[in-house]
Amino acid sequence: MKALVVDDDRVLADIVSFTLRREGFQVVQAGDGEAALKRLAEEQPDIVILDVNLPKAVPALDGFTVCQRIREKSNIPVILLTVREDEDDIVYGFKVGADDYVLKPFSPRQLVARVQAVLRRVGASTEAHSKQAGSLSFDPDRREALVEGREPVSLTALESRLLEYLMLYPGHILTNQDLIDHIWGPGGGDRDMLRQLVRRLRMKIEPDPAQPSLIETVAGRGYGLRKTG
Amino acid sequence: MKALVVDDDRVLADIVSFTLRREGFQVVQAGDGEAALKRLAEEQPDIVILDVNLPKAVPALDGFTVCQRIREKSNIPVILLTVREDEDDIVYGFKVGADDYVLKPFSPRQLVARVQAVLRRVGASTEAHSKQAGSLSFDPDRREALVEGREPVSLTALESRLLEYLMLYPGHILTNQDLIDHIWGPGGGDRDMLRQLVRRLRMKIEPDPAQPSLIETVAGRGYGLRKTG
DNA sequence: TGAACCTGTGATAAAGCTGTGATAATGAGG
DNA sequence: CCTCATTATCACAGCTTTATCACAGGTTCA
Repeated sequence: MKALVVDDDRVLADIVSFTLRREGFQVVQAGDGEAALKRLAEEQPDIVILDVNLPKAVPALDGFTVCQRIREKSNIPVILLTVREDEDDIVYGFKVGADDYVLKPFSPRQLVARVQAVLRRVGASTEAHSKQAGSLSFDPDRREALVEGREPVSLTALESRLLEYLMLYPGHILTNQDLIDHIWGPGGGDRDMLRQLVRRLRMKIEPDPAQPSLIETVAGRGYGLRKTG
Repeated sequence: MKALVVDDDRVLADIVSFTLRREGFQVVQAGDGEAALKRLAEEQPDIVILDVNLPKAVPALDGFTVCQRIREKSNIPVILLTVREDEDDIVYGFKVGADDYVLKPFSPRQLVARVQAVLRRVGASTEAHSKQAGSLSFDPDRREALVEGREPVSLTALESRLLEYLMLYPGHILTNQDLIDHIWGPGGGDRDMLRQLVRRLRMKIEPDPAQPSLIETVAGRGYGLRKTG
């Protein structure tokens, strides 16, 4: 299991690295955004721990931007480190695709817990996708959905999150609120947005969007993926 | 078996939810205390997993207070999640009526063990979603009722609550007031509404709605599910 | 017998939910 | 700067769900 630690603060980076190594991780470091992207390509880590507060030496490459770049080209989970307790930061972090955040100061134990939690979650989700719900499969790297016997369709970030989450529980109905919370984060979405998102996803993956066969609706409750796709 | 997970940390809530779902639970989430109380009334879960460290957005509604409110109005078991190892917290947790606590960080296995221990202690059977009574079965996920030898019928939210409650005590008569309180909450329904609801449910599930064989009426008292369906 | 009460039934109106289309805001890339 | 893709917001039709009113038939009991 390989981790990439991105932080300009050498001391903090060393603490994080030490903590992770003790847990059996192989660790690579980077001191700024540019180096991070370079080592990301070279090392292919399994997870990135990223300080949002990077030096301004390289303009326009703060933590959020780096996170965004990472997410554009891969699906490697990212955990953000932030001193600010400003909720905007966290929301923005999720917006650029972060998987979790840890507020500084943090205890080593806390960090390890988050890292393992995220890895477990990602592991779970890829497992689900490999299981292939019915005639559906999804490639999170390319963000492409594949319906049996048709061309692959590329999905947007939100569509991917929705599909991925639905595929975690094929045959089960997920509550509207549950989906909203998971896709947009707490307090970040409403039912209207969810409806539109489901609609767009259906347009892309349903053979006949007018009569959905993959994503089923339970009025007043939520949506789910049909098992007999 | 339905669980309510209350946590403002989306990631943690998702982990807990995933873990429980994998064990066959139906899971609902809430992001703060207010939502928790609302969904508690709506969803009637069998157990609550509650993070004591809730956001201060709603003042005076931290985890302990929420726990207290829950215990005031119902007997649903509550498990507290706490980061603090402070023994006072635990003591205080028990004081407001918690049934057990789990210290963060925890492993999924650990959580499941606690949940099942508490449920066993309370005397609930940890059975799968679909409930059965005689020739009747009900899928709360889809809100579909299945009468032996016929097509599944989809029920509305209220109809589901009624049927679910009746199925909890097959062969017993439940008081009108009891049913009303349980379905609409205290002070929320009247006998007329109940009559209509029973009527609509009968229309859907009774082979011959004019001569009910499943739901029996005891004049002046209430309704019940016949055991010899 | 007749009043009070209860139940089943029907009809109707208000409220809510979903799918749909159109349109603005937002952000990325040339 | 402009253009395109993505996302958010608004409005609306059709349907379902729910609450409310009205009424007939049955039972109980004084």
